[in-house]
Amino acid sequence: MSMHVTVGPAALTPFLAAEPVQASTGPQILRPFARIKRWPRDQDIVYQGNSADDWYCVISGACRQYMVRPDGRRRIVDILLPGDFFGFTVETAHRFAVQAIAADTIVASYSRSQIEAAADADPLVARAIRERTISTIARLQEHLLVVGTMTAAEKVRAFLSNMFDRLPNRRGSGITLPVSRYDIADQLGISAETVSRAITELRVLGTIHLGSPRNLQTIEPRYLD
Amino acid sequence: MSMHVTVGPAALTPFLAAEPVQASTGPQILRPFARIKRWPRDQDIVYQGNSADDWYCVISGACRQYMVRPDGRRRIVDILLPGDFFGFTVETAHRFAVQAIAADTIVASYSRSQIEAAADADPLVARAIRERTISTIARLQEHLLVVGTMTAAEKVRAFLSNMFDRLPNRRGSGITLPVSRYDIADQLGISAETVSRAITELRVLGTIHLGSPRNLQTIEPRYLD
DNA sequence: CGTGTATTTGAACCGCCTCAATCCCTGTGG
DNA sequence: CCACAGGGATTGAGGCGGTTCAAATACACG
Repeated sequence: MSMHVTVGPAALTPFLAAEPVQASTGPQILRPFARIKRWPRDQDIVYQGNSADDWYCVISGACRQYMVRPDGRRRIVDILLPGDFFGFTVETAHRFAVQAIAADTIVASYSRSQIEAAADADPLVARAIRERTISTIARLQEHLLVVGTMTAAEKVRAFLSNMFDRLPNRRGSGITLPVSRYDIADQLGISAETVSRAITELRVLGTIHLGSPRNLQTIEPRYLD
Repeated sequence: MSMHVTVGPAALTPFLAAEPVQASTGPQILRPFARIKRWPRDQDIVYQGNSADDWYCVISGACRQYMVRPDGRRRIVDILLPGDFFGFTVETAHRFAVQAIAADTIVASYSRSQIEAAADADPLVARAIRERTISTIARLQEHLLVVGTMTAAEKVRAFLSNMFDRLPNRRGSGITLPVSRYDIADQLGISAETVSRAITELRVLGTIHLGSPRNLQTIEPRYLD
């Protein structure tokens, strides 16, 4: 079964020297398979328990991947920004729901069976998918590190810093947070009030500068890590 | 470069109906590439900052994937059990260290470039890797959910439940926890004392039964989720 | 320009962390 | 097989940080 094929170095593309994600289209090589759809704010893109037949890529806007616990608490496991993939599951059903955070969020969806067939036929497709799954792992691990942090202020600072790096910062006027304090709270596992207090604290300390509650102008490089 | 091979439906294996991991060898199809190595307890398998040239699979024993923060705190981002892969990175260097928890932990390593070349040549190899990356995502998301839980007792209960499902339970005599209270604490983001108190609480409540501190005989099915 | 929602602030309570001491398993050597 | 040593686990007391409930303020959208 295993084929000991000798493959020259020329066949190796540098790992994860992937083309930057075209924010408007998703990965180039998967474009032929993409079904583009636009979603209103707070609309459900994937329901918990949905059959996991598709993979997705955020094109613009933002999404939250989450689960609502029986006690009513919402746990956000991933904030998805343009270029981020989601929908990779081990089970045949989605364990988490995904919904648009921003108005007019654009998401590409791909038939899993179709993409997998394409991956079988074209190693470059397989590599593109592999890169995305590995990026997802990196994102989750980073988040895990943040959530594990002790103090609330440090959690919030790390979260904001992460957003600052991932979101476009045009003309140096800072970023626009796509998420509410409640979203931040549910992702960090703390209360919204504590998020607010932490942000106030960071502002007073001069660690961050806000233009408005959703506009983060500057943030000091991490002093912990 | 890309090989547009036409592959009929017969060539498609059902997604993630993968063969169960041979605990003694790792995935069958990757076996020809595996370099097997045995590690003593607390020995470093991967150092933080190491060049990420290899992927790994735990064959037997257990590992912790972690980072030590500047303040000296250790954050464990993943507990790796037989069948679990690690070493998937976006960067060219490992962001986390990995070390053996159990004595005589056996780990298979694979040259990343070699495996990627094999994946390019054989879609089944590519699928095997994809399955492992997706399993890693599932494990991290599960963990994220647990860490985000509010009370310490529930975190510990979820952790133990998770271990109970993942570890072999021979003759119904329960599982042997490969990790110390400190490991559990560092993974859940709480103190070791709190872990101990939570375990005592769960035992008093009858939620769990311990044969010894490391032997978990029974655990009630999750009442939350 | 007004209304509804998001955000901020306040006060009291509770749970977890910290520091410390004790107990008890486990593995080693006699 | 037993005694002992050493690390792991448990328990205790006190303080702090975060949650909760509640209210005021600020922002964004129509």
